[in-house]
Amino acid sequence: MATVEFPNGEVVEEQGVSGLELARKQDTDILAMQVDGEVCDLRDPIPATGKVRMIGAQDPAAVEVLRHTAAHVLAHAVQRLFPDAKLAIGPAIRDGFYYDFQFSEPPGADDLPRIEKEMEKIVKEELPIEREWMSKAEAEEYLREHGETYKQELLGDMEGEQISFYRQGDFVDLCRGPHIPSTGGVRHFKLMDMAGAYWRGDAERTMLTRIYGTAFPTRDALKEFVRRREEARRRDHRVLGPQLDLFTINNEDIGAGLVLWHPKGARVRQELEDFWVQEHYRHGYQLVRSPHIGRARLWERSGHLEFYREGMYAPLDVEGQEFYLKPMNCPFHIAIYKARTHSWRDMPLRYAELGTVYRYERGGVLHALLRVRGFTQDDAHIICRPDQVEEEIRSTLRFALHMLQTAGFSEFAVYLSTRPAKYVGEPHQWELATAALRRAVEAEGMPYEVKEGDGAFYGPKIDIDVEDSLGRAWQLTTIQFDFNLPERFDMSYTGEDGQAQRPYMVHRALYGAMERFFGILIEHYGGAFPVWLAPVQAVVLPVSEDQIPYAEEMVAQLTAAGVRAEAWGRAGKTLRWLIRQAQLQKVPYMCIAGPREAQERTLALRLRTGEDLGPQPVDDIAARITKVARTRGSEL
RNA sequence: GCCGGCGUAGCUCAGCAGGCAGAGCAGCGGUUUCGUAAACCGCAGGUCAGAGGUUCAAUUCCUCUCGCCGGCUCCA
Repeated sequence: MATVEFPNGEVVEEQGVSGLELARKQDTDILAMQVDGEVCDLRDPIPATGKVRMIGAQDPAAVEVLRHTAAHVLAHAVQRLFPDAKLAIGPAIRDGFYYDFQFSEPPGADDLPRIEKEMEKIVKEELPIEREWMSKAEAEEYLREHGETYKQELLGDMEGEQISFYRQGDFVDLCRGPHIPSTGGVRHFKLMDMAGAYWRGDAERTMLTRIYGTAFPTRDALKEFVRRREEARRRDHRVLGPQLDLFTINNEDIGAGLVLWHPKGARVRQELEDFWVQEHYRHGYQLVRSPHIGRARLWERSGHLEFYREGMYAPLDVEGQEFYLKPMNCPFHIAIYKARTHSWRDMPLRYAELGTVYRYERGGVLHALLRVRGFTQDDAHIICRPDQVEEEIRSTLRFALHMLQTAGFSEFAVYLSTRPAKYVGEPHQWELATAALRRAVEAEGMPYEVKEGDGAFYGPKIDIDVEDSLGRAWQLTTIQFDFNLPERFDMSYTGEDGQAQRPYMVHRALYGAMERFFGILIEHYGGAFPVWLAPVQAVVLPVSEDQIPYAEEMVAQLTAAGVRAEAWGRAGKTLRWLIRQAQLQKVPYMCIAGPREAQERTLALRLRTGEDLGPQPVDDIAARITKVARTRGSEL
């Protein structure tokens, strides 16, 4: 007898009967079951022995099965409406599911509601979903008859003789399962988008039409999902950027993927960069600067023209010589290194630069600030002796966390990427370097994950992802070994023994790219920057026109104390209006100047949280703001 | 680059089976002098992304270009 556990905690001993029959005796919504850890159909029989766990709608394991079934319902609906649509694949994904189709005439986005309606019908029909087995030959025959060329290709890659199909009504799909027992279980779903996707992700192959949707076990979960999407939309840096007058990017005259930083955005960036510069000096870095273009021979020597050409812009002709816009800063930093000889005593050298680079990105991949063509890397190259590299990596990891934490992130994921199939350098070098990276991460006590074969061709690397306030992960920090450039540029230093030695080189970027980091910060904070980054820290709002001179006087005092303050008084604008504007601009401090305050030489302090702290002397307000800014805290 | 969608005033969006281009907010002028998220009245604001085509007539239909969005691919 197998032990069967129900979601409500009840445990029974059963065998032979199907899970579905057992589930029907219970009131709860049971969608699937887990037999000895493996999720399977409720229609399967309960085995003679083992542990069975009934999966209720509330169970996280149910969601994936449910969404997979939702994908089938989608495909079913599409085949009813577009009989010639060919099926490709339709899996559950993180936020929902999709199904790829090939249409002879692709539907438009207006067709989504139609498809959704048809799906609702299929759900109402409560069609039983049943598994069928065919031999490989039968399956081949069946798919050929139905013109399912993509499924045929999938079948060709399958092992085993018995092939699993699922049937719901007149719809049959090659599928590994598992599924919920009836289409009636897919109650709370929503189609979201339609997009192109290559068959098997290969740009050389057919472009299919992908329909995205999501499904949840409960109405509330679906509502919560929609709410989160709306929240993400509200925080979207593409919306907040223009609203808060931070930047613009959609300017046809300037060009795609090129960012204009408006005064307020530039102010945020300047604060970030000032902090960055200060911390780099404090951590033993030397700042350098390098030009935006370099001669072709530089990029030939570095290997960029060989390995990175498709990411570079066409050369410029300068007096008959070819120059290239820089896609990376490294060759210049190496040139600085090579401008003189170095002793083993000089090491390590840490050259840092906020270096602006230009990379050709295909039009379709550009994405506001997150993916641009011209951007500033917070770049640095550490050149050191082999015996120093582990400590350098350790201190870089600590430094990275310090920089990310100060910017407001607290959740991190660390990844160690090892040697890829295509690589330069010697395998034993790779092993030494990878081991050094591993020891460094472990010595810092950071949990990490290994990504086998995910390193750059020139060396292994460590990446750090942060999680933002909406739970999304962003890769920011990267620390990369480079076996390639020291060789190519014949970098050396004189060792203790008087012999020329090859230094180790590590590239690292902490924030990644300032543009991208800024975009992430805007979304992380929903535009409400902490005080040290806020482009305007305080506004003084006169209750009526009479207090405008007083407001201006107070702003002068705040400014003198080092606060970024503005007086917003204007004829005809009420306090309510001014406060609304300040709230919309997410200004952290609003200082109200009315007749009472002018009389008492105070300002009534309101925080952007809505909290009213009442009248206070301007010196106290200035002290409060400068203190919060200095400590770079998140409080107000 | 590829598939699909989109581009109307500074912003958000109406309009268009082809017939003089509209609203709200912002701006400007005036009235109001106001106490914690939108006072009132008026004025101005447009090569309907750009170029070409079809038509008596194009913002509307067609083609191309540019830009944006959702994906695929790649990555910071």
